[in-house]
Amino acid sequence: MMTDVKQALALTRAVRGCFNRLKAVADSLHLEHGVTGGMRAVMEALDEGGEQTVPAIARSKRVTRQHIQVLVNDLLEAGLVDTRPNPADQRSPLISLTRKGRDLFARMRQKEKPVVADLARALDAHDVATAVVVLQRLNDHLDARLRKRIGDGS
Amino acid sequence: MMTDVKQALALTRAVRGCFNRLKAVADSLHLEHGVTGGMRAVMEALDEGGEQTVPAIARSKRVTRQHIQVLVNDLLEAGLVDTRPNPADQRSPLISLTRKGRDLFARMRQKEKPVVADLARALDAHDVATAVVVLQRLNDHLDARLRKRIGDGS
DNA sequence: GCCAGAATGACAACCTTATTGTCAATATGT
DNA sequence: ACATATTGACAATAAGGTTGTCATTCTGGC
Repeated sequence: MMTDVKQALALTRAVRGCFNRLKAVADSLHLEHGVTGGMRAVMEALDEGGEQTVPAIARSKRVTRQHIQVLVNDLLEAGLVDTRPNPADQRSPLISLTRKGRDLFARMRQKEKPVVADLARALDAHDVATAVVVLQRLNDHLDARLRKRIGDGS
Repeated sequence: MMTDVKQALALTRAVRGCFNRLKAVADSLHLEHGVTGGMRAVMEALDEGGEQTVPAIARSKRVTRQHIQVLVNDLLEAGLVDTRPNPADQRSPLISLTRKGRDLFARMRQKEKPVVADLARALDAHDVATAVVVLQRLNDHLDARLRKRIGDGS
C-alpha cells in the first residue's frame, strides 16, 4: 500500500527531530574525551570500514576531502590514528586506528551502551526492525535523487 | 518484545544517514529563494504553530533566543514576517508570517511535493506509520534523558 | 506599591563545522 | 610522453550556533 504525502512528511519531521536529540545526547556523553563530533565520526568510519584513505572517508560521508584531512590530522596529533604507506597510491596513505584510538572508541561505545540499552528497552524489536528498513529504503531513494541531481548539473 | 542493542544502534545510524540526505535534498530544492535553512525553519515553526514570540520559537527548537532573533530580523527585513504588539509582554512582540511569507512558504512546500510524493510511492504506508511511531517514542525517550541531564547539571 | 530576580531585544565576539580555491606533487589513461 | 585527474597542504570564507553583556520590561513575594 502506498504512503500518502502527509505521512511521508511526518516521517521526515520525525527524522529531523530524532537527529537533533541524538546529537545532543551523544555530545553530552562524549564531552570529556577531547574528541569532537567530527573526529568521532572519522573514528567510527575507520572502526567499521577498516583502514582507508582520506578521500575515501570523505566520499563515504559526502563531505570534502579537505575537511576530513583536517580531522585526520587532529586525530594523528592526538595519537588516535596512524598512517601506513598505500601500495596503491603513494600520495594518499592508509589511515587506521591506533591501539589507543581503538581503546578510546571502545570506551566511548561502552559509555553509550547503557543509554542505547535504555532505548532498546522502550522499543519493540519488530517495530524497530521495520523502522530501520523504512529508513534504509528512504536513504537509497534519497541517494538516487542526489545522484540524479548531480548528474543533471554536470 | 525488547529490542537488542545492535538494532537500536542500527536505528540511530539510519536516522543520522537520513538526516544528512534529507538536508542535502532540501538544500538543493530551496537554493534560489534567498532563504537560508534557518530562516526556513523559523517560517515552518510560524506556519505550524501560528504567531509566536522569538523566545518561544527558540525554546521549541532548543536553540538560543539570540540565534532565532537574528533569523527573525532577517525575515523581517525580507518582508516575510511581521510583528504585532504582544498583549501579554510588551518587550516581546508576536511574530507571524506575512502574506508574502505564507505565499513563499507555500511555494516551497509545493516544490517539495513531487519529491515527497516520490518517496511516498516507494514506501509502504503501514511500515511508515510504524517508523513514525518508533521515532516519536525515541524522541520522547531522548527528551526525558536530556531533561534529566539538565536537571542533574543545575 | 516596592523591589529583587527573571526574561527580553540588541549587539558583539567567538566557536565549530564545513566549503571553496589554489598549489605542487603524484597517478592514470591513451 | 603527455594531458587530465587525484591528492595533501594551506588559506579564506560561510553558515549555524553559542556565550556574554547591557538596558528595559515583567513577575512574584512582601
